[in-house]
Amino acid sequence: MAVKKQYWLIKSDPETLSFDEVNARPNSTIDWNGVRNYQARNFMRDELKKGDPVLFYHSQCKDTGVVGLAEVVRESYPDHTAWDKKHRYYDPKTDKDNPTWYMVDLKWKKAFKRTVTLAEMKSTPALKSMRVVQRGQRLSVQPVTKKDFDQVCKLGGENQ
DNA sequence: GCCAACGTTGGC
DNA sequence: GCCAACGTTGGC
Repeated sequence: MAVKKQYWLIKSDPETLSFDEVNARPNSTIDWNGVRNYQARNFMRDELKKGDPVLFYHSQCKDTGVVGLAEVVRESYPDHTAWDKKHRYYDPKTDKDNPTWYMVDLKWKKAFKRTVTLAEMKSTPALKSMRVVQRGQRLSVQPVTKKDFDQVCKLGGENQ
C-alpha cells in the first residue's frame, strides 16, 4: 500500500481547457490529452500514479498561476487524439500499434480560495526551487516536492 | 504582439 | 553526431 505519493503540477492553456470549465463540473474527469513533448510524456506514461495530487496551473492568460487541485484517476493510456486527423493535436508520425503519445485522466477536486499567481510564487523564498518559477520552464507536466505542494496550497487557502 | 528560451528537424 | 534553422511555448 504505502507507495509514496508523487506530487505534480500540470499546465493548462485556458483556451484549451479552462479552470472555469472544469470548476463548473465538480468531481468531473478531465482527459489530459494533447501533450506532445517527450519529457512530459515520460512523466505521464511512467510516473503519474492513481491518487497522485496535482496542482492545476493556468498558463497564457492574465493571471497565470495555480488555480486549484486535481488528482490522477487513471494512469497512462494511449492518447487517441494523436490519430484523429481533425484534431488539433493530430500527429501523422505516430503508429497505432506503437503509440508515441500517452495521456492520463484527472479528477478535478477543488478550486483554491484564491489563485496563487506565478509572481507570488516567484516572490516566495520557500518556493524558489520550484520548477515552475524557473526561467524558460515549459514542461506541461512537472514533478513538485511535497513541501512546495503544501506551501502552494497554503497560499491558496487550502491547508491539506 | 514581442521576444527569449527551449525542443525538434534536417543537412552535412 | 553536430549544429544551424525553424517552430512553439509562455511570460510580459
